[in-house]
Amino acid sequence: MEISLQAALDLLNPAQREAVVASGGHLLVLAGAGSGKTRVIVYRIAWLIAEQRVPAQAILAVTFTNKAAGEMRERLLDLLGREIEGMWVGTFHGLSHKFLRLHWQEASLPESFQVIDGDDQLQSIRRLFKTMGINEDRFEPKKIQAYINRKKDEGVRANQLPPAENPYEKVQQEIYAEYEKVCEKNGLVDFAELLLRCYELLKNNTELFNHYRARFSHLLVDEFQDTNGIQYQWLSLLASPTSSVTVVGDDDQSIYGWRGAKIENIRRFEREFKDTRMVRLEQNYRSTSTILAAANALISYNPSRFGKTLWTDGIAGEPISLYAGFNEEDEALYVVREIRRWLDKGRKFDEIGLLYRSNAQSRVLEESLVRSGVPYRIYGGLRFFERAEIKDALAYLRLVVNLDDNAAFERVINVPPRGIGDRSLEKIQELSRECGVSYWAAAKEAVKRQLLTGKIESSLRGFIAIIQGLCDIVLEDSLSKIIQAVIHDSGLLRFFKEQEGEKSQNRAENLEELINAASDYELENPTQDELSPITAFLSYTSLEAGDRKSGVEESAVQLMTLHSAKGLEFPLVFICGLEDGLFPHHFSRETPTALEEERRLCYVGVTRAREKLHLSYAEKRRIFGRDEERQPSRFIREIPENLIEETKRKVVVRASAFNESAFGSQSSMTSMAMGVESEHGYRLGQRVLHPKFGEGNVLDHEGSGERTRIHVKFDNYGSKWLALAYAKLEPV
DNA sequence: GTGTAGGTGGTTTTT
DNA sequence: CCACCTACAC
Repeated sequence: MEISLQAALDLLNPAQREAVVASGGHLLVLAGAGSGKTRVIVYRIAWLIAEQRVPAQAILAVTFTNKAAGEMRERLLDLLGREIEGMWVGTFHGLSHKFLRLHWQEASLPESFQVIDGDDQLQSIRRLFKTMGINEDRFEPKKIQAYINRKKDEGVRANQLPPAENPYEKVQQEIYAEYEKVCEKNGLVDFAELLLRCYELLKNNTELFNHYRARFSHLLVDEFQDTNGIQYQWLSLLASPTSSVTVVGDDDQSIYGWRGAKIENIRRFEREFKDTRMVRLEQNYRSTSTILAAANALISYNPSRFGKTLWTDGIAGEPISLYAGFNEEDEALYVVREIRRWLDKGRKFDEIGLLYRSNAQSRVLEESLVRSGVPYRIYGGLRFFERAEIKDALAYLRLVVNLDDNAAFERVINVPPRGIGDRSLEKIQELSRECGVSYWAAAKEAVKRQLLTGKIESSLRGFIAIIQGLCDIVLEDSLSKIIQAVIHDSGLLRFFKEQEGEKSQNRAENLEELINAASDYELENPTQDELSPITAFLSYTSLEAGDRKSGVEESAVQLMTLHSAKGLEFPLVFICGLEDGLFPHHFSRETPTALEEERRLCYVGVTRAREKLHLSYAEKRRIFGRDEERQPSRFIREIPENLIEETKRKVVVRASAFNESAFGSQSSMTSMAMGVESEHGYRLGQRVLHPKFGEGNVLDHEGSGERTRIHVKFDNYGSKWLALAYAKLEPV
């Protein structure tokens, strides 16, 4: 295995090799986009283990996402040919979680503490508002949530805050303090708390502090430009005077400042970790020199950079295309036309990335893709474990393992609807406050005291019976069996199955999928000692929300925001909506630092492209229902003109992509999108002729029989809804 | 207690 | 414009 590692090292460029084999002291790797950053970090770990004889358990490697951690583990396995046992690999949150599970007593947490995600956190803040009698109009729960997380990310507890300067701040602080109490009481740990708690534990517990500092002689952090305050402190604390810290990052790709990432951490590292060697990875292996020149020019408008200049010995390739759409639909049609041209060259759908600044932009693009039969996959929206129905099922599970979990109780007491509404819940809550017991205990008490009317009481009895029944099987059954019981006995599955509509059917399917997720989890994580499998699974669902992309594994164009494109690459990339106010976003226009971050975001987008880059904007765009004139983004002007080739728009705006022949055999969606001929004889995308409005394309239809109306986009008259019975339309 | 009409507001997202 | 949430009628 060392032979293959040596062979692999020989293929690296000098800078990469220097970074991989640097020894003694700390290492800061400034790795430009596409410069082989991940490879370097993986090889470095392999080199430490295989060549330097560093024991695996002395290594701690931090990544930013679970996916990245998984990839790292996999690549190490490939390289070393064996599992790297004892090595800690994961996200800051994942590692902190592991740490707290191992040392829950020292951290003064209950053994079965629960990890809550942002959604749960917001809910508990909402609940807090109610109990504290705070008006949601004056204090938005979301703002308070952001405030609490910001403070925790800075490492500041409620009792460490400076005295409030105004009444608003005072209330904020009070809520923070109260929130801490509630979490403490219920054994809940939010994401920021994982880090803070872990940090405090290390800081205050000398024994653990000494142990872990001695253990981890090598610490490595990827995506270092995205670390926040507490993460930096966490790292500093864990690094002993004799350990070696490697951080890898790119200041030019820091795009998460708005959620607390501190780009300054790079400079701070250089300053505070003495004896740091800096290595720059500037050779790019991804993009054509044209694309790279554009990226370099763009990012050079940002002052105060570390100053890397990416270069490549690759070919110039094609110029960057720029298209000024008449409106956003025209822009979308341009995208479709260019996708088609790409396909005509024998290329594939999955080589294409379609990027935009905000999710709202995806709709128009999607519509255009559907109509022309382009298969696509969209990243964004809720992930599996974040879906409401899944969270409902998991809340049942939470309640079953911990009957005192009031949040879980509140979530499921009337889901599916069983006639126990706000009024009855309030009664239970009141009783709970009076007796100083959990909602669950109060509910049982309410039945005993006959506080509720007959119908509601029997519903409540039913609910209690369900939960108790589930409690009984928890001890003897496997995780997936328990989940199965949960979704059946709770009535959730039946509820969705009985409801009409695709949405509900989908939810029912998701619930069934949850059983699979649980049994997969069981297979991959054979009984972790001590920790109950249910608690472990619940933590897993919070920490790793599951995949974002929808399941179908067909070659498809990938649509996503620029943020989610980070770390990916595509032979062909479109960046849409390059308009002033959209990208850069108008919220970011005011402050220079925000604008710089937007520019970095654009830089990220540009550097995703390997072969060909398309930039586009619309001269008119519907913003909140209003047609507005748009100006091209300044980022377009910041790219040298000689790299750009502007595509001229046709004089008449035509929805012409529709009629062109299908996308060849690659597209199985084509028939679905284009071939469906409705009862009235017109199909989507078909050319039609109107005596007054001239020619156009069918966009949509609704109704049937005499009431059929079809939506036609005319070449010269815009788009109109026409009643088929009256309009004298002819197919062309 | 539950469904639907009006009002509101509307970046980026991982853990 | 559209999705989400809150306020009222059944």
